[in-house]
Amino acid sequence: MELNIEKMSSFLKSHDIRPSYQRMKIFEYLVVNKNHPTIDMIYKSLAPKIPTLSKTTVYNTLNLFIEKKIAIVILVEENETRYDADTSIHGHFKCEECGTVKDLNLGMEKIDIPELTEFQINEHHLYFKGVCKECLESNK
Amino acid sequence: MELNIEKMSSFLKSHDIRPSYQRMKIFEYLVVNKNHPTIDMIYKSLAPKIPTLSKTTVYNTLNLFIEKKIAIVILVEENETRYDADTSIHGHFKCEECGTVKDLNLGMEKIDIPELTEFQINEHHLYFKGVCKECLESNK
DNA sequence: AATTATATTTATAATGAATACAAAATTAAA
DNA sequence: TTTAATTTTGTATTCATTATAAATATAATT
Repeated sequence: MELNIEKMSSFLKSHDIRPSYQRMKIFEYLVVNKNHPTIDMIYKSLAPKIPTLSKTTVYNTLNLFIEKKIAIVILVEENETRYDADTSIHGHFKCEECGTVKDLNLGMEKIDIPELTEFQINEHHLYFKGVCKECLESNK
Repeated sequence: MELNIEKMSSFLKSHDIRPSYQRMKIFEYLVVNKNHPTIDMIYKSLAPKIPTLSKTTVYNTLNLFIEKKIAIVILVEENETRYDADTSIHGHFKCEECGTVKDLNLGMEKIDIPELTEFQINEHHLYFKGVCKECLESNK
């Protein structure tokens, strides 16, 4: 599955990002897979199709996406930085058995924290770790 | 301020941790400061008082505390692992200006996520990033 | 108490993720 | 076409963390 090139290109442009081939492919990877990948996962997946691809480019591109606010960083594990092109406020669940990171559609807006009144909140992060239903069942 | 040595010692013992001098001092640091420190912050603070202290010991000790469940890992920043001796379910706020990490006493139990029914949840993490009240005011 | 075994600490080396840097390649502007 | 600016790439560097093994300290045994 691939995304409409025209739409993706103008989306990047509208966020002040020049749509190079590498940037398009990396953004497409995020949107199509929705798997909260690490740099390495992206690199390993794209390198066969883009033989000249450098891991530095993947780092540079993701840092650019973060800066331009079309992607966010997800931390669910030490020494494991993941990325998500879904910039809406949502949570995550990481299964400690299969390693999958699942999205949670929760209204974090509902959570009001009295201690934070008069604080400026720039980022919301909520995640859980445990064992997913599928892994629990296959363990029986 | 120091903690009661006897109490701390028996607390560690009750969690299957032999109370060596280094472990006592590191645990005391966490409980007294409640500042969600990095390994480096702990090391820099204790090294003058314990001249032979090695950074490896700080790593080893924190990993032991995590394993024995008397401390938890807090992630609020890439490449910055922090630790907390408060193992209760609570959240954090990191101020991007002064760097302080503040505790949030919120009832994360209240948050029910339909998507997670039948999942086994082992860890709850909630944090926000932004600018704290004090920094906002001093910016005026 | 002396000896032996076990646990802990320490220093050094190794690993690996992320960044810095500069050359090469690509794209845009003149 | 020539020049300027941007992007990509490869290599080197940095730095947090872990691995390893020797040294030290603590506990157990005779």
